[in-house]
Amino acid sequence: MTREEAAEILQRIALLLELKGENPFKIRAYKTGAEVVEAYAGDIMQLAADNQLAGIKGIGEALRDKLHEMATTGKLQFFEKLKAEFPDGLFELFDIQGLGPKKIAALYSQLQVGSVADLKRVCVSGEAAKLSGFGDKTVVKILESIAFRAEHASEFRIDQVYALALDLLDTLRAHPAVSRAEVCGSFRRAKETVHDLDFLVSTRQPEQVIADFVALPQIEKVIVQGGTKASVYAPNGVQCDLRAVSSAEFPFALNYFTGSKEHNVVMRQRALDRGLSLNEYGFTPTEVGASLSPEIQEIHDEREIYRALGLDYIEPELRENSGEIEAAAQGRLPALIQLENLRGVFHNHTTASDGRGTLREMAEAARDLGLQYLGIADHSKSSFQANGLNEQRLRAQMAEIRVLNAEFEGHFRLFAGSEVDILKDGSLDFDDDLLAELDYCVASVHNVFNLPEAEMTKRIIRAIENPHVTMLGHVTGRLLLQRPAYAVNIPAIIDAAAETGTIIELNASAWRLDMDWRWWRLAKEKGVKCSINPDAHTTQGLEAVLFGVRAARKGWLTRNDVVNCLPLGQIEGALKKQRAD
DNA sequence: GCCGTTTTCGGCCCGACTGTTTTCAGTCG
Repeated sequence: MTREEAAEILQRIALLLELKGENPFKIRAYKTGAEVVEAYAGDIMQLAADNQLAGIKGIGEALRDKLHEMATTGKLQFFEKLKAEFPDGLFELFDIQGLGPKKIAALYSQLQVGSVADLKRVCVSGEAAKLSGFGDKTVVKILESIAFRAEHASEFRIDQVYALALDLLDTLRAHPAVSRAEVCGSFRRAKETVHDLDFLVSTRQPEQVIADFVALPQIEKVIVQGGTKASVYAPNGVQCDLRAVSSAEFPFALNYFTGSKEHNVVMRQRALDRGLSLNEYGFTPTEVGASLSPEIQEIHDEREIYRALGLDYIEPELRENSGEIEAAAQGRLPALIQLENLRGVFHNHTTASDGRGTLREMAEAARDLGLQYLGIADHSKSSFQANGLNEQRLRAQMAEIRVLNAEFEGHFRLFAGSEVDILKDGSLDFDDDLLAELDYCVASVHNVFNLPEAEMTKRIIRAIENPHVTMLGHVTGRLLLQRPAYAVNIPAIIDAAAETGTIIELNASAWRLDMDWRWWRLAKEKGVKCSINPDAHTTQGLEAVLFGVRAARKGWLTRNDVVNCLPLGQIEGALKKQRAD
């Protein structure tokens, strides 16, 4: 059993115990245990199998035994018994906004609701509204949440498919009969969520490649399998399509299946204007008897397709028909930022608040990634749920950071910051004197999400106008596929940030990717700088910058637009200048 | 269920908001 599976079981136990109304602290102990298992630096499952778990904080005697059982038998009797008391579908009810353990338990015990489908039924029939603690508004909220969920059914966040995509791609590339392989579709275009994964290979033996693909251990179920195409499900429900084409067709198929549809339409029109018809197999002349120019006959990669149409190469991320074709025709496409351009990252948490790495561990992980600096920004005191720091603890952390920086002797630098809560009225959780002592400060909204748009906008702008606020955190508070953005006027926020020189964060967590890529071109035009922030709560969490860079590229950003591309020697001055302006 | 200890039991993260209530329970962050 993998650590992820073990952690998931502990999480599920916590949910089931909540349903049973168990002691909340016992429940928390299971949740903590799950988090520890997930984040532990070391082979925790091997340690569990060897009975070597003693001394790990958060794992006591009971969890030690349970982990041992899971590691050695691949099962947990305690969980199996507990699970048997409830229908499987109950778990999905926890995803519905406004439903917690108490309401779910009431729905189950009184109306036998055991799935989202049941839930919808009793909401529509009026039975749910009659339950004690429920009312019309509750039901409306539940139905809205069910609708939101249905709207995004079979969509996946990028972190849910990333490893799978690379794994299958590597496998395909390693196949002896495959000469080229790519992931196309929205994955290649770096959309914030994807519906499925589209793989494309070039080969002379399509049937063999497809037969080998559907037989891979990663594949759960074959949906369709033909001579040049197969559709399958991977274990987590991700649909994967594979298409096999010839080497000559490959660039055209790659272009076609990368999309977007809108981009393809304009490309085909542009081809027609040049007397060519473009499809996923190649160019064909539109006039009978006409022949293809030698240049077009020798197309080996996507770049040459664009060249043939009088265009600079358009990176996949930009292919949304939002001005990229015009820019490519005029030679004014931006040189998009690359992961290697990042020199440091801001907005990261440690064990001081709700993170799981210590200052030192986070710093070491950042150095291992080749970064020159790491900005710490633990939660502020109002975020109780996240163990936010009060003034005293924040000052203690600043002192600790100074000590570590002395130790690094200039080879690496920690920046002392805070993710300070923007309170309901737009004031901040710390006073200006304390904020002035910090190297930088991220201001974020963490509560009261339901303000009217004008009020929320005013609230955030007030925070932006505080000269101590270096950057604005996750602008809309959205959680992809789970919680929509709160109402806020983003152009007004961008204007305010431009006015005050406040940086806007591109929160790189796969759950957020906030501010959305669709707004960055506007921000850039207005002169607003971006900071790609992993919002890491663990050492591995730093790697989310990868998703952030994808989103930044999709937002047309270059290294010059992103402050954390500045090397250590320059970032400090930039932060100071930002705060002085 | 975990932790720490004044060592075997008491404390464990708090507050705002919502919608249901008619004084508060449940959810969320």
